[in-house]
Amino acid sequence: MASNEQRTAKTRAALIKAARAEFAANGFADAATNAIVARAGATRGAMYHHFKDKLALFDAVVEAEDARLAALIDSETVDMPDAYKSLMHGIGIYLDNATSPATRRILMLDGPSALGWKRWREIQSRNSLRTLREGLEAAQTQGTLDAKLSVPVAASLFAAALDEAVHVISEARSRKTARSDAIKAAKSMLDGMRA
Amino acid sequence: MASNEQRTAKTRAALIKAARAEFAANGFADAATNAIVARAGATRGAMYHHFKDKLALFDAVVEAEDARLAALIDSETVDMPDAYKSLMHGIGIYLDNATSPATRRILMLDGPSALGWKRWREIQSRNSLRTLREGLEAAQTQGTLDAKLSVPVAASLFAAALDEAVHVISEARSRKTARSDAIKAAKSMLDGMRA
DNA sequence: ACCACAAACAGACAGACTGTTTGTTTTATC
DNA sequence: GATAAAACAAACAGTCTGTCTGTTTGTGGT
Repeated sequence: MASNEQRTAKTRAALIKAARAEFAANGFADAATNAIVARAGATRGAMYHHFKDKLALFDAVVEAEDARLAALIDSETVDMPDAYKSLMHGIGIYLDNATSPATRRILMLDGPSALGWKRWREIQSRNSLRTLREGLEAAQTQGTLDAKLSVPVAASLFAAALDEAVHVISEARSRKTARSDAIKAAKSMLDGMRA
Repeated sequence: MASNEQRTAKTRAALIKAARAEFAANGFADAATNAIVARAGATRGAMYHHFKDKLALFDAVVEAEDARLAALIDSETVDMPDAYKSLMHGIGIYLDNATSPATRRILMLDGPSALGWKRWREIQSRNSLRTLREGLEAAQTQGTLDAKLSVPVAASLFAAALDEAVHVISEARSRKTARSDAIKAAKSMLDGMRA
């Protein structure tokens, strides 16, 4: 009936979706593979056929999650000629969309710890961090970013600050003022890197 | 022979030291309590007598580690009247002393994931993050930091950038240029927050 | 259409590890 | 010196991961 390709695609997608929910609810360490496959309507046998181990499944979830964020930022900033304005807009998009408990837990808390910083950064480099790096590169080309700065390093440091902003906003009593404070601080930091 | 107080102090210290080594080598999740007590010359019975569970032991290790860093920074910046210079000096101390694999793994990778961001931040707030916050407060009092910025928020964001710098430096091919690039970026960010 | 093969899936099993419980030794208190 | 409490030891039960064996479903050649 269904081709192998279709079966695989369907099962993998179901597993990733279910895993995302379980990892978000219980964290990587405490998410049981049994719970994941139950939610996905699959079995552990199927899961271990498609993924080397629990970590490989988590890796796929992280990749999907960060790709989602990157696509969103790309689509929102695609036709903004001014690099600096585009950056500020992208920052807002990021702060508003990474503040979900699932994204926060998976991408920012368990990601680096479970995958290791190197692998985690590799994934980010191709997705959400890429959008920021490209923005800074454009700004440097347009002459609005200090030419002496290393864009990859500056992008990493600034991205980390944004991730922290997500945490601060999420846990604040007043998200509104926290968001405003965080944007103010981020803007100052960005201004400091201007040419 | 030994008083209970002494016995407790000795056992706890041995467990924390051994746990630090195991957590650093294998990460929180993969560090076996058996390995920890073996290294400490103790038994699991003793460990579970002194600590509620593995996480409580990890909590104690994180606390000790961050307190160590904070004390170091405090001692190095205690008699610097100029807030800005003191900040820059503290940053250097931090970057040079947090770059050890053990500190990196325990404090920056597993800390937030295992303890939860809230608890992790609470510990930092009393130690390494406190030194940074106090520095920024002093700068704001001296009028060299933008009065409109929220110091707690700015300190959090900037601290996260510094932690990222530690990772970047640690994994870079050339630590020397990476350190220079990271300091340049951090300095720019700090400058952006000046009054 | 049939057959051999491989991919996808299911379930049982072994090993490891955590937290609890029960028991023993060492120190404190009266 | 007896009793209580703290410190430590070791056995035990429960859970969970990864593997192994077996079954079903699709694929390619004839």
